Amino acid sequence: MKTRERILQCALELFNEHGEPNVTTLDIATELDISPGNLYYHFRGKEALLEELLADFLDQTHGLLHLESRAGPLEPEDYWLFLHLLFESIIAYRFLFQDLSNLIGRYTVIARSMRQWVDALRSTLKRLLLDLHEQQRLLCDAQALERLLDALCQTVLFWLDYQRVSQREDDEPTQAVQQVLGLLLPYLETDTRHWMSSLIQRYN
Amino acid sequence: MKTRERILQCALELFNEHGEPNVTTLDIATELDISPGNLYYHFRGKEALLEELLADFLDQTHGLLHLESRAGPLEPEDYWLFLHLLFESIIAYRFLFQDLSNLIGRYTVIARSMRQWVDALRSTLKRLLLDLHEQQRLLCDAQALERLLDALCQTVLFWLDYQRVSQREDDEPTQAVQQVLGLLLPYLETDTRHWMSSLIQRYN
DNA sequence: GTCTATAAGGGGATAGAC
DNA sequence: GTCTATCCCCTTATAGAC
Repeated sequence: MKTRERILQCALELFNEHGEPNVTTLDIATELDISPGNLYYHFRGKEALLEELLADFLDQTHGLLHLESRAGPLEPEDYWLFLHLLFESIIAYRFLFQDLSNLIGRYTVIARSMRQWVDALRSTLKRLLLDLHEQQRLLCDAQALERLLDALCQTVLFWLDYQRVSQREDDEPTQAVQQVLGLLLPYLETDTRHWMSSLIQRYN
Repeated sequence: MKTRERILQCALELFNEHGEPNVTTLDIATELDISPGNLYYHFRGKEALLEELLADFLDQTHGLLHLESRAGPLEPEDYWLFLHLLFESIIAYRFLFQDLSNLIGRYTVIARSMRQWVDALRSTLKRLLLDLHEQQRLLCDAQALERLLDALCQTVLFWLDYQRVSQREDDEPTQAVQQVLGLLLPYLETDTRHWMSSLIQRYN
């Protein structure tokens, strides 16, 4: 593998494991057995490295957060798939979420991108909820829907952090998906609820 | 006011505003118009400062998270008060939550204390939910209760972060309390639900 | 492309005078 | 109690040889 690629992959691993603020360019170079100078030959600095990793993440999730191109609303089973893929990407780039406030405070580029990403996430989730609502599968008023939407967004963004603090860290998206779908449960119409409930069980 | 107290208060303000990792001991000294040496006369270092602020926070919330001494379960209106007081403390020491993963990674003392705090929070919330359940006011099975409990904990811990990322920062606990109570809503028995619903409305 | 060496700056922390 | 001066270490980043 090319050095440039190795640097990116190693940086991602170290960032995810120790948190971006706790990983220096020297750490990355040492881990790869290359010189710090070499690292700076391939990337202008830590921020450039960060931006490229961020771009990869945005790329990887772009399809998921721009479903409008698709024809028609999702089928129930697709909700599980959607969340599973989403959390797979989040877990793969979890350093972005672990120190989100910090990153946003220190790098304006990241702040802009991540805020846009959160907006897109919120829009997409809202669209999915509205679809369910129109199909009479989700039963609630507009206000409850907004609150539910915030609860979903919050769980998507911070579930990993919560698991970490609770010392229940997990590299699999299963629990996260179950938690998000669980938030939907009490608002679902009876048949859909039973269906969703057994779906959640199935992945235990 | 004594210098020692001024340092603590100033540190708290700066940590809350900029995040602990972005505030140096020199920043604090400069803001107070004292020398860095003076600061180190009063506190052994940044970590000692941090620990004292943490101790203050634990103190301030200790009563809330150890309700078992109280006689009997809470009345519905007390749930609002409980959450209001809790979020007031969290907002006052929000730097602890804003960079929680980071702080936990860098300071083992903080990690231990905050994990204990989260455990106490979870226990207390669980106790409150079980009380409601026994009173037939909360209708759900054990599994749903656990998921609800996690949703509550997560919201308590990360609502401020979520608001920050969404650029809807707020120094008042109102929205946070409404969001947490909103999570309860769909599981409540009809009368309690209406009561709680109007309670949420009232504080808009 | 890769290395060694090193500059430049920041942050934590201490010594010693007042 | 408070100040000035200073040290040390870590991190980022660059220069120049190979």
